[in-house]
Amino acid sequence: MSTEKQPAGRPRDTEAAGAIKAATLKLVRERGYGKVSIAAIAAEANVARQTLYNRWNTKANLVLDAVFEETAQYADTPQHDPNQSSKSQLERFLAQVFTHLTENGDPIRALIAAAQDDHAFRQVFSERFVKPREKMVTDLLRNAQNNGEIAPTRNVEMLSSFVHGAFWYALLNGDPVDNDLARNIAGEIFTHVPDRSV
Amino acid sequence: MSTEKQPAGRPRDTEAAGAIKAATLKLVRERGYGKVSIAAIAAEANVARQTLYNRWNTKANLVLDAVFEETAQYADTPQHDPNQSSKSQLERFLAQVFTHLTENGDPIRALIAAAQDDHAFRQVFSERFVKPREKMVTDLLRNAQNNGEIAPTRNVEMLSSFVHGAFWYALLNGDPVDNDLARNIAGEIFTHVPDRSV
DNA sequence: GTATTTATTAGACTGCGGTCTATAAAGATA
DNA sequence: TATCTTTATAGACCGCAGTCTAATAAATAC
Repeated sequence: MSTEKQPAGRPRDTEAAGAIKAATLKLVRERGYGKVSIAAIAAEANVARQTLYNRWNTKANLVLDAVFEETAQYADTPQHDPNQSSKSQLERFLAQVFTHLTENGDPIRALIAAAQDDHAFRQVFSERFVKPREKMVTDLLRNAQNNGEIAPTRNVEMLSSFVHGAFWYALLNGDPVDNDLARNIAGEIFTHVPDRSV
Repeated sequence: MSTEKQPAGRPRDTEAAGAIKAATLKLVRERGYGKVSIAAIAAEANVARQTLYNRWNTKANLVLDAVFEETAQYADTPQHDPNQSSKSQLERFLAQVFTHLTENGDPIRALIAAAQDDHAFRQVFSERFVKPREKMVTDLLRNAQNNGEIAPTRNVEMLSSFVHGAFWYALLNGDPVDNDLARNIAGEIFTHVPDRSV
């Protein structure tokens, strides 16, 4: 039991936040980010608009919470498995990320868009979405470089940028972000120049 | 003299379009896409809002025209120069694109954002901005592959995707899109695995 | 000349995200 | 019990993109 001393004043409705997030997720998946109004979300959650704004200050922040609360930790750094090539580890990791990305493609694209004219949101989005994924790939690639699966001359940060860039580019241009893309990216990152001496 | 037969009805004000585009460019560069209203642009151009909407149906389309009219052809495919390595050609080309991208970073990011919830605009933007640049890079890389500067096993379309993705990623995440990035991208695309047989 | 057609203008209007205010409700404190 | 503090609610309000209407202006067709 959490016997926190209750502060003065009317306590927050403990169910409101959950109801709002659920309503958000439902409506955004049904209609898409752009066609869902804050008023519609509040109505669906049986709550006044101001109650929603007491908890989230923008639509983007609300949707970010709604879409990512269960997936924050789901994309864990894959532990390095010495029985598996880094290439197939990267491919599997990307395939997993792309699944979530495709299921939530519309809101994620909308959030990237929202981040473009809202500096504060861009920070939040970067911390919660961009940087964690970037780090996982960079770690994996660095590991591969230490194992000799990537030539020591290569620039791992740039390669990581290639990986992320490739799927952002596909995502934002409406191209499919699927297993094929995962295979192609991993294949190209781990391509070796054929050994000319043989 | 173009003695086109004039159609019936009051002719369009021949100066309006230019004045609107000029006003758009001026205000967007001064204040940024998000802080310029259509009303402000119309006022700056001394024109009614409807006159503007007679020519462009959305803010995004207007800004696209204003920002890119002089640059549509400026980014020409660099002719293959046998005296220059493809690597340095790519670097020079990217540096040139990045210059324009940095000068107009705010509106371009805003246009990418606008494309995310406006399918029609995404098409237009893709035709006028995305695909031409993609083709130039793909052509350059294919040429390099034919010259033996890129191993024949490599997937040129994927490499092109890496190039574009890398700078979209940087652009949309607020990282600098500059000569350093151009050099790093070109360097990494044309990296050769050290020849182990020597 | 008159009729017709199209463009320009000013301004009303809608729906949106987001802010603000006034009132009522729910709890702690005294 | 009365007081204080915070939340919930309904609704007014703002600025914006985009649509629509009515009046007027500038051209052609007759």
